[in-house]
Amino acid sequence: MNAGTRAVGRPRDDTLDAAIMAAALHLVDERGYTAVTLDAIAEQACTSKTAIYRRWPKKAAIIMDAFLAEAEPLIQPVTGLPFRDTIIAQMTALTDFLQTTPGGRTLRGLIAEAQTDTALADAIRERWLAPRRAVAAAMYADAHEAGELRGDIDSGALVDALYGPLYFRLLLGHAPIDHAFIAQTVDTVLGGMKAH
Amino acid sequence: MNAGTRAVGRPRDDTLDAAIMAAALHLVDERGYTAVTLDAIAEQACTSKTAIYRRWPKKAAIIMDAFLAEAEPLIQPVTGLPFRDTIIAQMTALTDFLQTTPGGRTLRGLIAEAQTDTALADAIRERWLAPRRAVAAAMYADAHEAGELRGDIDSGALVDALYGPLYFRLLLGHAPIDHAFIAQTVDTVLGGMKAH
Amino acid sequence: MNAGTRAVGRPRDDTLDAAIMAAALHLVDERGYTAVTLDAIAEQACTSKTAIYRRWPKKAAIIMDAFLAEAEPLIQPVTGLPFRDTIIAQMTALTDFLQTTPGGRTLRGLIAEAQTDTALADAIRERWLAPRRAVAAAMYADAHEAGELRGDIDSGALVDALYGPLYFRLLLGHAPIDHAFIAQTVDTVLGGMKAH
Amino acid sequence: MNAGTRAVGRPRDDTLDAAIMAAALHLVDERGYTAVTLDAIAEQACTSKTAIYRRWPKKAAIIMDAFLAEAEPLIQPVTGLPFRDTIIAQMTALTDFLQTTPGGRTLRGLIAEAQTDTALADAIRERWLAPRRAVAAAMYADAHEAGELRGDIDSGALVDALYGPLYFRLLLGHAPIDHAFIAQTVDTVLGGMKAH
DNA sequence: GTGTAATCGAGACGGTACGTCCCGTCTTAGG
DNA sequence: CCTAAGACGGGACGTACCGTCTCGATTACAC
Repeated sequence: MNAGTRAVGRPRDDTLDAAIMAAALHLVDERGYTAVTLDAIAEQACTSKTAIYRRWPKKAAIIMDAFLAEAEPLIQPVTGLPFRDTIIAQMTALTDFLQTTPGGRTLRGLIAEAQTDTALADAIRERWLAPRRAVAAAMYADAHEAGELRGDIDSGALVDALYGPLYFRLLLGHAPIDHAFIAQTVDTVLGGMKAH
Repeated sequence: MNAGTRAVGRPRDDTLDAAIMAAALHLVDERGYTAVTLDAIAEQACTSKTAIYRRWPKKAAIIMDAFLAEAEPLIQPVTGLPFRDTIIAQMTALTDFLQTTPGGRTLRGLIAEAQTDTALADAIRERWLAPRRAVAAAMYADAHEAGELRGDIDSGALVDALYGPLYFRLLLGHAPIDHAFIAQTVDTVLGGMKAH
Repeated sequence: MNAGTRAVGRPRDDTLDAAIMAAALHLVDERGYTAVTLDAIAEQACTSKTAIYRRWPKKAAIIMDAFLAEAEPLIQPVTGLPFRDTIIAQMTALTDFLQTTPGGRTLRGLIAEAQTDTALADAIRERWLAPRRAVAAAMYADAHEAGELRGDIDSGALVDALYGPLYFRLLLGHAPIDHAFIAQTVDTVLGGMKAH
Repeated sequence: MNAGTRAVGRPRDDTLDAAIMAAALHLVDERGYTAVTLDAIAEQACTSKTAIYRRWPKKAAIIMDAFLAEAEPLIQPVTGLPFRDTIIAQMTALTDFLQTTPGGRTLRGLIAEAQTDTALADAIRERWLAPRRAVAAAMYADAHEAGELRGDIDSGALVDALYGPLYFRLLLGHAPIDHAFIAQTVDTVLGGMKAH
């Protein structure tokens, strides 16, 4: 019906997309990113490599989509709270997602792959990081406008000061990401930023 | 002579160790971590896979050693300056190393590999992170003792608040790591930490 | 259609079988059995090791099949002649084949390999020797029935008395296999076997 | 002391020659020719590869010498009997040696190797076959001179007619080499050769 | 109904890197 | 000079995945 959309031939089985992404996430969680093979995903999803490659050009693309499909419902920007409480809520929600679902291991695998796959790196930045950074920057702008915080700080650097430590511990694993860590990070960063 | 060291048989050619590590670093810089093959390293180093596998069990181990051999001379903890200046000097030196030598691409590759190689992850934490974190934590303790900073902050969280954003940008590449970024990160973190 | 034959998936490229076997024979003739590598066969046949290993488990199996495919058309049991003339014709045909085609060097390589590969030894006995020995034994039985020869000789020993010297010279190379040798061998063996 | 013989330095350990050959034979019997490695021989003989390569240029040479050292004491040409009895005694002694000692498997391995090693093939012909063929040919000449057999047969072809079937069964293994087989082979070959 | 055409599962394809094994040589310390 | 130990360069092995391809069967819409 849509202009430019072919409607002849056997229609694509839309349930397969979800099945493939679910299989991919499950296998990443079970074996780790690099150990997941396309054959295994096809088998797990009860489909074929043909069907997968018709939808995505490579492994990284499948898993990127699968990750976002699982992660995105998480985004429900908290509103109406002071900046500190809002940012702690956001960081806590992210941490919970990464630690209690296959999402954490998946994101780690994607970031790893992105070190040698610039297209994937672009995708992660544009589809995952940028939206979250924009939300956080907007929250900071609101807080400043409300007279809550000083406004002379580059918002990108501020957001990275908040989230950078979290990703650092996620990827290096040298220390736990718990509530105390989140609270202390936020308080340290915001400590000198009170207006006046 | 050395206790526990056998001296029978043809001794290892120690120059080969260096040649192999140099070849590995060169190739990582040239092609990226995952595109480096053991055969290519052997050829570049004018040696054989046999000789490489006799020394290291896998690619990650070679490159870990090669990275540390190149990076470690960098560690010359600055002394005698106020905490802020010292930490900025350290972070700047690290950034220069990562951006002007093969070290940056190498470390990114190692951290990527560590996402699915726990032995490598341990090695990175113990041999690369831990020493630098210990130095920074000691510097913080000195600064507190000198009455320069408040002391009620967990030093681990503080160090991660300083270095986390740097690694975040190194691995995600969403924004540059320049002097302004370093200075702003340090100032943001230390903003509320002045003693009294 | 064929009972027990699955027809799902991309079908095997039957021309590859022939191309691989031809490449194998050509290389055995060119370099000798042990110097032939799977990589070389794959390259010569413009295919991949994968495709070869899908068809045969090891080098010996490829070359056994290739040898038989080339040698078998040779079997056209002569009929209607006296035993002596028939057996000389057969032995001459075999000798010509072994000396004027890659077949000779190939068979020598196969028999060599069979000394440490019992599966190949079985294959040579069952697929190459047994049929030829059966034909020769049948010819002997006919000759005896026709009153041409005595029948008190074990046919296996008789056949080996005829062919054994030929294989001996093929494998040890201590003397030529020419028409005089064949004729003399046959006459020596049959000398005392005339009926009455 | 001997002119032209250097006597400086540590003297060669002559017992090693025998130990190495014994180890080689034992391993050939245990694992088969191709599965024997030089490292294994060195270990079995409680010596080193260096010592082995100082004595022999390659694996085949070691095993050739080892085989001859074990086999040669066997040669004690029977005398004083009629040709038929003598040749049966010789063939029986050879068969016993090949079937009850590591010699059989060793000779099979050597002949196999000789298919792609012309130097070894020469060695087998000159050091193993030729002496035995010369003895048999001499015996045949004696028998003819004694009026026992006709003399119009090429002695090389005759010897191969006798031994060829034996080697054929040794290398192909399609039928046993027992006394009946030997007797029948000899009788078939000699059947038409009685003088007059 | 009957084409027409895209999708499906299955699996073969060429290619590349892996990590292991053995060869025959070389290099040391020590006898 | 010889021995034991073991490192050396080289080369083939057989395996595993990649991303592509080819096939018969299936499933819809358009005529």
